[in-house]
Amino acid sequence: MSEPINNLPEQKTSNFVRDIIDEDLKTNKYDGRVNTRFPPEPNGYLHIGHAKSICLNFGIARDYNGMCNLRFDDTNPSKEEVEYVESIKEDVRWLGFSWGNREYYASDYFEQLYEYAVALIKKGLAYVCELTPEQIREHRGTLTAPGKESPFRNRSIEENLNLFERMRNGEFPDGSKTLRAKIDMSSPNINMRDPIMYRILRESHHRTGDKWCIYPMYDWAHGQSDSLEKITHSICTLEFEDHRPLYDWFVEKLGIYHPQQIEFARLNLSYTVMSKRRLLQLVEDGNVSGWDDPRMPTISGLRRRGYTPESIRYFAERIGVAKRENMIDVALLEDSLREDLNKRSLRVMAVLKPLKVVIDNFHDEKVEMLDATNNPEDESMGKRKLPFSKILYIEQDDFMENPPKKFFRLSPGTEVRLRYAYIIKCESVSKDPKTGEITELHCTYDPETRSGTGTSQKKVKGTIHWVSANHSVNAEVRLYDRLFKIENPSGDDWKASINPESLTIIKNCKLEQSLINAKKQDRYQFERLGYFCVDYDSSPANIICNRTVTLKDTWAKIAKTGE
RNA sequence: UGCCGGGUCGUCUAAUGGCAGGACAACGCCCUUUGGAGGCGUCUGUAGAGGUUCGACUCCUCUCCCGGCAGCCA
Repeated sequence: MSEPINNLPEQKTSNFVRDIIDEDLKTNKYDGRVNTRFPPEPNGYLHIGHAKSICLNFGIARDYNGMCNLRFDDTNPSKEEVEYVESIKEDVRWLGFSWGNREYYASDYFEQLYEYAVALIKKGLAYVCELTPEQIREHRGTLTAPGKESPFRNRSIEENLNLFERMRNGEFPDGSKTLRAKIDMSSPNINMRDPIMYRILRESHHRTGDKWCIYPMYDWAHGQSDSLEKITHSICTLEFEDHRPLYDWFVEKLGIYHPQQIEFARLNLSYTVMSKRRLLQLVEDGNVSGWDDPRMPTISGLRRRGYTPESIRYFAERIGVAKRENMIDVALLEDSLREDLNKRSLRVMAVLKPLKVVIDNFHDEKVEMLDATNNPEDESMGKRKLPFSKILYIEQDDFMENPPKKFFRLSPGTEVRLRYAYIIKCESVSKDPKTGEITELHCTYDPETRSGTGTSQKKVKGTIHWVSANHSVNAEVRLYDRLFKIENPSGDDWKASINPESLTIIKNCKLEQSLINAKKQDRYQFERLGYFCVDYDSSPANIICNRTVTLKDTWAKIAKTGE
């Protein structure tokens, strides 16, 4: 079916939506055409849940040799902005999809929608209602009780036509009148109880400016837009299931082309929130630095964090598409990323929390250049030279004065291999006499054990990373953790479970000197630590790296269970 | 309590009347100059009760559980 994504394992992409399309193709329902659409409302940034929908819609178009339209559902000028339109286009493009010249706006159809409304009025199927919002709510009835008909329901067609035209002409104040479909106030489906088609709203629209003072509601705009674009399969999320009878009613009464609405379950990801309302609140309340904060599940946040478009597409294939409610383990997203990055990222060495090591038996001035492999998964990525000298930095975590049994790293009197270099032995520990803090380690190296020479049979359990003190560059590293402490933050106090440790900033990290030329967004694997990328805030004078995701850490597990 | 939809390993998702499979997670082992990567293995599931059938995750009936719907939001 679908093409493999880069070097990532091929996924079976069958799902119930594709089954429906297969069947429609077999019966020639749409003359063999497949035309989907991705219809975001430009009132916020796209998130990983939208990515699922984008991959579904654009993926189907690709696999069925069809088309996928990008359509902005911009029917509510009070919440929508150009900034969002631009960010949405950037995100879809970045994910690897293109919509060619099929960029549409519901607002492009305002005139046609108006004509359709007039047609419905002429058929006696829509009327101008003057009930206040409160009265409309009262007349709607409840989930268990039927509604009451509006006293304006049986106006003449002429009067409705006249009033509707005057609504458009701006003769009535905001909210004073609505155009409603005349369906059934006692329908068990509340969406069918004379739904509002137009409201009066004097608000400048990002595309139509002040041309209109009446704006169509979602239900009235969406299906007709699909119809005008000759969409075959209009794929949306489950909460619109109850709207399908209305969707069908409009196109049938209008006698226009009838696309098929299909609903699937939206993505829920553990340890985060996904609603635009809540994401907006995090941004506005300053819990994060912005929509593209690397802790946000937004596309722009994931991008800044260092995620690849391929990994997100791969993730979207792996989670599948179905109708049951779901809660995807964020570990699957992280696994999808590692799977991609492992195969293609350059390995480098970086020490986050430096501990000074002096190699006592190494020549004071000597600098030895060692061979290091750029990516053991891909020989074609070649090798680089690494400077080794008397004074090094290793990770504080890689030394323990009183190590537990399964600690394979350095401790007094034990040996460990320095990656791509020599086996060293810890001879003594220097401490600050006042604080007791370890200030430096004195070690000796075994010249017979240089990496790759095979001149020594010596084996050690552990290999640790390091950088040469005089050949390192300083950097700030930002470590990110999940934004929430609980799997499913919900309810009014959802913010109570924000993880206060979701961001840890470490200064004075030591990177190997090859990183001096790193550009923004460049991705690396810091050996043994994880995948990192250069942040937007970074500059040559002040390098800043984001930890995208850690490597799987067996030791962390052992250490944890040992506690 | 009205209408709509949904219940398959811990989490996702296949099987559409014919061997309940895969992935992630977890656990164990092997391998390893990244405690990475890789390899092998283990664990765990059809909500319940009836029925139809040679045969039911699948079809029928009833029950239970979960989600959505009462914006001039989408």
